[in-house]
Amino acid sequence: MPKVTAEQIIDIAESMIRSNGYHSFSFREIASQVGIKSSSVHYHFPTKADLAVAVAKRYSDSFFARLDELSAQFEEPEVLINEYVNMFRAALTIDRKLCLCGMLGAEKAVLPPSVLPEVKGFFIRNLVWLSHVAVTHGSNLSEDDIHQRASCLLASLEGALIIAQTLEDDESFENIASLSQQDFMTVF
Amino acid sequence: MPKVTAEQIIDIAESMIRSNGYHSFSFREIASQVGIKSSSVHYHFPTKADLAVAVAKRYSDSFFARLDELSAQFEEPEVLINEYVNMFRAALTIDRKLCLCGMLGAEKAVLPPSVLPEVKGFFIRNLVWLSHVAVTHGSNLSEDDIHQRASCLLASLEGALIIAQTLEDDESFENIASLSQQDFMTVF
DNA sequence: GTCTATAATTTGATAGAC
DNA sequence: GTCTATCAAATTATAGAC
Repeated sequence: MPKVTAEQIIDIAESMIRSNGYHSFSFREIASQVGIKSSSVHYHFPTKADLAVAVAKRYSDSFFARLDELSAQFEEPEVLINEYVNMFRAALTIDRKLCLCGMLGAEKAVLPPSVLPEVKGFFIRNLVWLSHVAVTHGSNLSEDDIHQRASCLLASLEGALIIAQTLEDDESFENIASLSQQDFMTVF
Repeated sequence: MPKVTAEQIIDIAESMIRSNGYHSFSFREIASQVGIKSSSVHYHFPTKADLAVAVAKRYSDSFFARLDELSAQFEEPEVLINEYVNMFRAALTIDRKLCLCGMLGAEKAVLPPSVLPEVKGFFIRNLVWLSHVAVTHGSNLSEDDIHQRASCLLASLEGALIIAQTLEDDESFENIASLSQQDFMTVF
């Protein structure tokens, strides 16, 4: 069963935003990759903002569906956090792209207003998930301390993707990720 | 003595890149803010890539000139690292913008080739400066361990700027920065 | 150094046929 | 749902006058 057109459009838009940013993706380029015309892309997503929102929604949903899977599958916090870091690692080593929301967050000032809540929501849900792992696995720290460590891990991973991509050196990511992961585990 | 035109152009271009990214800054917008025409901007910087390189060069030079000042002025590593973090803090709380190279690094895929070495150089010189502070102030760790901690601090700060900007919450930056700073100080 | 004028291209978006 | 055709605007960049 082939992917429906709307799905293909989101696929390509996500890839373009994560590589090049919101301004680089054009309806014509997407259309050409799907094998249709740009007016047909507008049929599925009337405006560029609509498409970006759809991309961000699907990205977030898929990301947190995977995290929920992990929560259900694994007990040990060490494994959970390791798998969490793996999701950012995959962005670099498999997709060779940034986190969608890392890119969009950087471009906040030139984002259509409707896209911003999706990006904010992604970051907040990351912090909520990390905090939840800490709390439900017996952290003795205060909620504020846990939240601080969660923020630090998320920021390190977002920054690590940018630095590793810029330096064209995957080892940079590994250095940052392993130390940040270690630091986060001090919540326990 | 009023600023020469070329300097004003770089001022405005830097501000635009740090807020909106490489693709948002147009020669016409810059010209309008300087009070000249876009063709006059091309007189000073033939291409957009030329201008971006000039912006990155000046940004880096000014950044590391300030770091060298700090190295000459202060002895205590605690003060030095605190001042280092302050430079990123200032980007958020004073400029209300990202680090120039954080933004350009995210946009790596769509950057003119001539700009990339400047962005790479910025990150590398950050790591060199941090490592140098650690080594000259008696860290017992291996070069690799020091480099790892330096990378982690830089990534956290770059990520913190993006997250704090996105969430519109300066406190997020403070949380991340203070913990990352603490972690880096374990080199000593 | 700055201007007017303009070229060549790309962009997001719409109207209307099929 | 997809197409052709088109629009209005914006973009980087250049030629040539002053």
